[in-house]
Amino acid sequence: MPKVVLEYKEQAKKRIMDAASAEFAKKGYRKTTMNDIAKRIGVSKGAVYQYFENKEALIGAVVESFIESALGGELSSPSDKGFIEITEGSFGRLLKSMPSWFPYLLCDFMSEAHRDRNAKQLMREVDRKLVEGISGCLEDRKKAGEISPNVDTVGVARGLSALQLGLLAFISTGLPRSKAIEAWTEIVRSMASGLELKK
Amino acid sequence: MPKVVLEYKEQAKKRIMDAASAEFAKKGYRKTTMNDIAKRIGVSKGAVYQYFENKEALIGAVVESFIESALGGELSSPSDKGFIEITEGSFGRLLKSMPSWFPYLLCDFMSEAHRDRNAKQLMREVDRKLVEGISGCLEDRKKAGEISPNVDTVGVARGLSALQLGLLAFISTGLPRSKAIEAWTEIVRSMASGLELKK
Amino acid sequence: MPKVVLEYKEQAKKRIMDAASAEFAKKGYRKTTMNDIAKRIGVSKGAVYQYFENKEALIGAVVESFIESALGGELSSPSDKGFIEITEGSFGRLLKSMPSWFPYLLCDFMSEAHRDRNAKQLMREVDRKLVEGISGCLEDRKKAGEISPNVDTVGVARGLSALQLGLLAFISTGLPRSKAIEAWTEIVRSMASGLELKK
Amino acid sequence: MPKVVLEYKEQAKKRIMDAASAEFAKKGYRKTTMNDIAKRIGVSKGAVYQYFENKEALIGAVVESFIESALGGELSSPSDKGFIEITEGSFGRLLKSMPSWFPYLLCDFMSEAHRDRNAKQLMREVDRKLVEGISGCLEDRKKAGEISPNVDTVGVARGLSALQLGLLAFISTGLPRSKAIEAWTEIVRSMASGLELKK
DNA sequence: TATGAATGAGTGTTCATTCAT
DNA sequence: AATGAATGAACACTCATTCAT
Repeated sequence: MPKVVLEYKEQAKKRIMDAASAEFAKKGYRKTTMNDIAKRIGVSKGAVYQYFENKEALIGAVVESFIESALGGELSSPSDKGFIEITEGSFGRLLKSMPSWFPYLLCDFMSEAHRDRNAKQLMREVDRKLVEGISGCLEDRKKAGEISPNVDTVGVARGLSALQLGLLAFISTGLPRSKAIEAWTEIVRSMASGLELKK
Repeated sequence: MPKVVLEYKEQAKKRIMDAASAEFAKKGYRKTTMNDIAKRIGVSKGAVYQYFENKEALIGAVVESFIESALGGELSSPSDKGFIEITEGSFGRLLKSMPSWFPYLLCDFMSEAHRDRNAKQLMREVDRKLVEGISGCLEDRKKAGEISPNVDTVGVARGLSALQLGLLAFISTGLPRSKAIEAWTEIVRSMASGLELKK
Repeated sequence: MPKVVLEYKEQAKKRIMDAASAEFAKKGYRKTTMNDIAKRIGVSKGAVYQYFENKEALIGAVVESFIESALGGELSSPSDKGFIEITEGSFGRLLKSMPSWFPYLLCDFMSEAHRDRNAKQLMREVDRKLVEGISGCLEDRKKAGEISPNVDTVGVARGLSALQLGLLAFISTGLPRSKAIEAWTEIVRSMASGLELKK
Repeated sequence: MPKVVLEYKEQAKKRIMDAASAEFAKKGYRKTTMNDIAKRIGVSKGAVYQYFENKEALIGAVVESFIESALGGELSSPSDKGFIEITEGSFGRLLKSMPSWFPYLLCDFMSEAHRDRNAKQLMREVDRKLVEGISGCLEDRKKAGEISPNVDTVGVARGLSALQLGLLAFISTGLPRSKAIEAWTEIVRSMASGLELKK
């Protein structure tokens, strides 16, 4: 297939995914019809089906693309900064960079995905990437002598991922973002200072 | 209304909720019909509607009841033990005491509940109870001089709740329970020992 | 279930089948919607689905009922009359007793039924009944010494069934009924007189 | 238009019809898409539409071509043989020469064609040709003094055509070919010997 | 001629909910 | 209280056909 056509197809997919995101954000996954999505970009239902097998494939693509660009971001990038500098502000920035509807969509997706092989696969992939990125970052701190060699960086990394996810879920059920950020900050600070236990 | 009738009503509700749990566990919320639930206890659809306004109220009741009995449990009870003793094993025991389908159901509920006042209310309530219980527990530790007075126990409590929730979500998308427990352990240990930062 | 309810259900099924027959006759199977059928008797689509699993089950029931009452008829009944008396007029009477749209519906059904187990089963059952009835009748003629003992009555019976079916098919594609009757008459007469071969 | 182009068109049509036959055989008419057919010969849907007005025209052409080559065959050819020699083996040979999916396709076509002028026309044409061929053949027998002058050869011819069609229909709903051949044989033998009625 | 992206009408089916009995 | 027949809105998905290139 000529390159120009491939590019066209990619653009078409993107346009559809953008429209889908907007509609999902407005009405939620379940109440959004394929027709809604098509109409938003002024095409017919059939056109959407040329690019996405079905509705579930569409939400999958949307979620995947956002996860890649958003969740992966900051914590996974190598850096010279210390643990607390890296983690403390990152969740707040994550929330800023993330569309407000994303946590909602994530819930929808996970609910839809329960018994779907591909969707589980995607979530496993997400887990893998996040854990890999974050633990890599922590390993760097370890090498820098900043973190004890005994720390299981994979466990910590997965814990931080889960914490982010859990806070996103609470936000989507109404927890103010500020409180979520407080919780995140408190956990990472506690981790850094060991809850300041009296010895 | 005489007390005996009230008790009958409560029992009837419980029977329905048990049936609903079982069916939700088997097929998920969306694919479970009200008829499935009614048939499981040998009554008619109409009978179910005598006790629950609608299907969403039913999943709400089921979720609420499980959250009360399960999530609230251990971390909220007053105890003389130290932070690490209290927290370390609690998530593992939570997983054991929780039916394996609960995380799935929670996803379904949260997805369904996005834009539902009552459901959000329920989740806020859950948040409140968990945070209250856990932070109360932490405050006790603070009073016992085990935790620094500077620690924001509410923030930590909410963080731990969110961490549990996030790990449950990962489990429901395929993360082995053992890995989730590892992550939990690593986080609470890190909090206790402050990641052993070199000073 | 009480008898009265069973009777009600039977009546409901019959009403639906009658409506379906009428709509199928008017527009053909494919172009008739379940809604058309429901509206004809002033009920909702859903009501129809209470009595018939799906559209195909509905045409199956209609076809079966007509085959039982129509095709089975005359040739299968024991009689004292001779071969030619029995057969000659029977096809004409069959055509008279059969709604004019039946051959059309039969085509629709057979087309729909190609790869459907139940439908094939039904057609096999029809074949069995017709062949049994007609050959039984021929066996009586044999016993009466009217037909040679060498004749394979089952083969003849199946041939006559197939001939009826084939003529019905021709009629449904426009062959005048009179010509179909002529063909039938000519075949059975020829069979009776052995085409009057010169010896 | 130069002759060579005409030939090209004919060849293209044939290639498409072959592809269509194969796909119809595999999935039936209704479930075969124009795309399936186009892809099978590596062209686009649009190309198919250059040669056939629409899908129905395509099945029409396929059916017509098969009927011409298959059904018409043997019984229509002049021959010196006697009635029984001509007819007895002909159905068996017809079955052998005919692809096993043809009866299915015929059902599909007739169902599709109910209310279609052109299709009915085609079936009338088929009827005409068959009857003409077979009755011509019988007339030859008559002239040879082998068949009584009283026999209505047109009626007999149409009966034999219908018998073939009916047996094909039974075969397509599961009747073993051997039983169909038995029935055919028994009918033509009975016609030849007049069922050996006692006088 | 050929392509294949786009169209959009068309429909079987499901199921939460209601309500007469 | 219980029944279960009836409702009817809701929707994903298909595919024959067209037409700009």
